[in-house]
Amino acid sequence: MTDSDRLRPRKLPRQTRSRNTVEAILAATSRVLVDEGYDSASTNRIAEVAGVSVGSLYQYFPNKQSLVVALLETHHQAMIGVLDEACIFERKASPAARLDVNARAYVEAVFAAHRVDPALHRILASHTRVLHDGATTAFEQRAEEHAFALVDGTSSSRGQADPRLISHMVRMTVQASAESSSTAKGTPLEQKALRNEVARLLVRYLEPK
Amino acid sequence: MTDSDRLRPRKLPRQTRSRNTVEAILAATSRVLVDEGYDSASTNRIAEVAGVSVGSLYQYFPNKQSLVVALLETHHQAMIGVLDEACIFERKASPAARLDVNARAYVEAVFAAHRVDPALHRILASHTRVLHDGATTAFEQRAEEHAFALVDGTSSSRGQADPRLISHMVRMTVQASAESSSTAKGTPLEQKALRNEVARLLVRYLEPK
Amino acid sequence: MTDSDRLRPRKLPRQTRSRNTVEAILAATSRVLVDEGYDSASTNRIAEVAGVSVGSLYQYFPNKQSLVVALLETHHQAMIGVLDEACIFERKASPAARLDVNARAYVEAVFAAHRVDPALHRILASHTRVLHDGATTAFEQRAEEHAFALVDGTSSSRGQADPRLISHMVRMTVQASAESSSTAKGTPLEQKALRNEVARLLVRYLEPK
Amino acid sequence: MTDSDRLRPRKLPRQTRSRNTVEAILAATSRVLVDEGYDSASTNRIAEVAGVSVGSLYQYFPNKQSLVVALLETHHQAMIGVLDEACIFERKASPAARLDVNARAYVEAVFAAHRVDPALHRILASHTRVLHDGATTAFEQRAEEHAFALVDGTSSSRGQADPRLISHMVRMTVQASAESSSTAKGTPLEQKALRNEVARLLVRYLEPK
DNA sequence: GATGAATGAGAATTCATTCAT
DNA sequence: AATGAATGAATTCTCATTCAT
Repeated sequence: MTDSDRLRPRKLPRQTRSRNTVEAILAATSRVLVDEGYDSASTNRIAEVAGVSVGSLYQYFPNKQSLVVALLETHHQAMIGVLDEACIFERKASPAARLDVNARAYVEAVFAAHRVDPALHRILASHTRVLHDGATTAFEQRAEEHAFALVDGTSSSRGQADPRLISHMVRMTVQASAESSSTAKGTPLEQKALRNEVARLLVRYLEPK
Repeated sequence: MTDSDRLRPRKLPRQTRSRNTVEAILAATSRVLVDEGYDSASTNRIAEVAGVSVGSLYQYFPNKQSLVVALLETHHQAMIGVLDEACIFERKASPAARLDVNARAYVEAVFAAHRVDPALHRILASHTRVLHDGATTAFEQRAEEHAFALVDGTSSSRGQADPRLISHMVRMTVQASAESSSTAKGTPLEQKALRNEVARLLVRYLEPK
Repeated sequence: MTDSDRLRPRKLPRQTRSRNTVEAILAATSRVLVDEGYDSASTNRIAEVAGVSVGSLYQYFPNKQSLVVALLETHHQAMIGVLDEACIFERKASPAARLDVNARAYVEAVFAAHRVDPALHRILASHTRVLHDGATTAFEQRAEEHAFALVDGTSSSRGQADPRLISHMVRMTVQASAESSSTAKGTPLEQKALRNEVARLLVRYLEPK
Repeated sequence: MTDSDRLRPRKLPRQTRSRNTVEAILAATSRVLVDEGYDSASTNRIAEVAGVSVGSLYQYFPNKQSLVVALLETHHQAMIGVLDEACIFERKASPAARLDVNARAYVEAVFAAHRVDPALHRILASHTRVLHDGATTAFEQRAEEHAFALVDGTSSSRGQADPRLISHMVRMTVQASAESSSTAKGTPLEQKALRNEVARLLVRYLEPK
């Protein structure tokens, strides 16, 4: 048994019945995590909320962490789905117009992705740092690829700085705003203003002098 | 007893001896948190490392959380100290030159502040989100004030956008980079390049068109 | 249902298929017991190793103990088989020569019997004490009968002590050596020397003065 | 922390109160082991019988095994005490007379040692095999030293066989009888007859031809 | 004030056994 | 007959907190 098996689901559910069980368990994990907090989220409580016995939970997940990891992957996939869908860049217009519309699209896409279960996101995010020891998440990688596409379609990248570094800056900046925005309780208007400002920052940062 | 008393130290240490005790306890908390992880940090273990009895620990701190909160405040004060010291802005040079040197100073100041016990910072940061529910920390408030000073000394702020919003953007962007930088294991050269790029971003964002 | 039904197999396998199943289960029990230890030997694990479902296991064995008991009987029968085969006593030679060769044969037979799956034997032996509460096992009874035959063909038994008691002594002594020998990691030479010495002890004990 | 710390008591009780606690825990362990069997001996049950909380139990013993190990050591020390006291060999009489009386003394000593809490002994013995993987126990080592002294004071040892091997045979033989005797429910008379016979075996084995 | 022994609720996890399919 | 999903009581062990000395 390899080391990483400690975090992987134990066995795949074959019958319909067990597929339902696994889904119920993950849904319950999410609910309990959000409603009662990470520390109160005991496996017994999760099983109870899921309406199954603890034993069933442990049939499919070897330990508590593996539950969180499974949820994390699901959640990141969902976020990536939203991101990919929204992140379609204009390639035809004039460079300046292109940057404008694409920066805006990127910002909206990242913010939209952060609207996927933000309460769960917050909890997972803080514990991901602990588990992954600060490594880049799947979502972050994807977001950085889109940022690269955005930067790549921009003349500014020529002769200035490493486009990888620039994409990194772009991703981090937008993500930081999106994260703070999904936490804070600003009015819709303020949220809109924030997104506008982030887009403006990107344009200023990326446009040629 | 008000609700917030739950997180405050129980009584202030008046004599030298007890001041030492409290300091030893906080130092031990930090060590244990960093060396053994948040979950292994039990009050008994902290007392042991501090060289005092659990009983004594509970003389000064009503519960475990209050320990973390106290440490958090100490840590943030230390970070603020470094920040304040380093964040001295040029006010005389020409606007363009000013922006250049001040943006650079701000970036260096925030990164310097993040070099105060980064290991502890990382642990506290992830658990602060949980405890404070995403509220702005003392350090963030201070960093945002300095950002405001930076922005305020810039003509770009006129007629463009809410300077509060701009300061917010500035603070978040620089903080996000500093946080990722203190986690990642880049070479000194890469770290330097990152700080340069952050400064460049600020200049592009803030300079008048 | 009588009390002892709790330890008997549930039903006899009539068809070939189910006979195979039962054998697979017993073989798996042995393997798991030896390879993973008594405490790790769960019925689920045994079924898995046997390549059948837990449900099938419980078709033939009412509970976990009955598995061990069945294995015990099989194992003892195997040991008895080896013992009986090897324990053929000379009846014609002179009394002294007879004792010599027969004592030797007895020792070799008991040791040979203990070479039948010694790893399994060790595990079963320690748990038999617990289960049977120290009662004599089938193998021990048989070994004692052979010992009686050995003693009976010896003049020493006349007028000295209860031949039953003497057989008991003989059996225990040889068994103790055989058990320690199958546990210990002596070289083949040392093992040989041990068997020689046990035979010598028997001769000295049983020969007429 | 070394590997063997897993089996050692956690900390020594300093105050009288805690010394009592530790003693109560060990006494309760013994009682529960004997009265309810190894598998029913849960740490919660032991704590309950000891009249302390589980927490207290775990202050002094890191896990269940360490309890058994501590008990084992205590028990073996007690047996060794009885053995040493009773095993005083005659050194003056004629060789033949000496052997007679000393063999008898050795047998009585080993049997006496096995009368120290035989019920506990039985349980510990079967689980010692599992834990120690068949290694020689402290008591067995001591008994073998006494056997060596017995053998050493006997001319038979000269020119015959390795005295170490002979002592080993002696120890095993007597121990096997003592163990079976403390298990079986023979009448006092039968027990006496058994001890006589064991002594006779030793004499025949060890006396010069 | 300090000590450290004691507490016990509660957490994670296992495993013999059952039963619907 | 066979399957394997589901059960849940029971077990080991932890740790924040209290309180007698």
